[in-house]
Amino acid sequence: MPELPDVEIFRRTLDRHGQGRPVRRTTVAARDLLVDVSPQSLGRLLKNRSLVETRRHGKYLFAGREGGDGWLVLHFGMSGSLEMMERGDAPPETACLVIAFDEGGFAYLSSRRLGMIGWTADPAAFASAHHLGPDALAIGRADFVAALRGHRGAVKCWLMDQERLAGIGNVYSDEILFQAGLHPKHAGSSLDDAQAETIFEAMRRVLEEAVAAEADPARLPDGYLLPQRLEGGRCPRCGQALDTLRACGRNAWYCPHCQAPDEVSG
DNA sequence: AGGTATGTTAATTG
DNA sequence: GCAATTAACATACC
Repeated sequence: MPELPDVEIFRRTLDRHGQGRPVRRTTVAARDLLVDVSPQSLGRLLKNRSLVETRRHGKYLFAGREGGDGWLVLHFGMSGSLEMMERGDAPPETACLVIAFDEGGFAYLSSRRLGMIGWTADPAAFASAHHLGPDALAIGRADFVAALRGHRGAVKCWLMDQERLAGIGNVYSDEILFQAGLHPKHAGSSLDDAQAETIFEAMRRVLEEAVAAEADPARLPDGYLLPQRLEGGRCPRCGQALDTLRACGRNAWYCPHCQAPDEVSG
């Protein structure tokens, strides 16, 4: 689940329901997810402070405490999510971190526990220290096109590389390339300007529509690959059976008809 | 049992 | 130097 649209929904949820509510208790249930902070110090950093601002860079979510001098950092790995809790709710079994207000609170859930929980004084410095590229919804068209066309390898791998572009993972890179009508292994350097711009526009539209759909595949507009991205899935445009290939260590889904490899550049 | 899964990182290979 | 692959991490599901 957690690519840019999912994390953006988590951010909005926390922003809407966490404002101005002092943290009373912090419970760490998965100590191995903590990076550079102990459960005790995390509790001390948050105790009786409100989270007053949220930010997102790629797949990382930041929640800033009042005073602007410290930020909780969350990364959701493969299976993480964020869930608000009402008063009296018991935290789910997969809760790795529970932050309780006077009434209710929120929980960081993860069944596969591959994410991270941390603390930083400055989200921008954190992003730079972790070598994150520009956020996929913040990068400008010209920068995007120039960087993509300078990549000799597969477009899909470039889209997914967090050091080049932050926020896109395996699922949404497939969707973007399907919407752009380009083969996942098309070399970035063999794209012309118009093709690179098509990918940029497809990326923005897919990410914005996914956020509007609250990152719920069932609520995406018609014509999306994502709900068909499974065994037996068919192209929503031409009806042909979808195919898979391996790229950058992941399984890519695509339509062999609508995303045929460029015959000229091979 | 073994393969796969929306993630990242380090080491390795071409 | 670049790009892709592999293995590792932890867990659930088929």
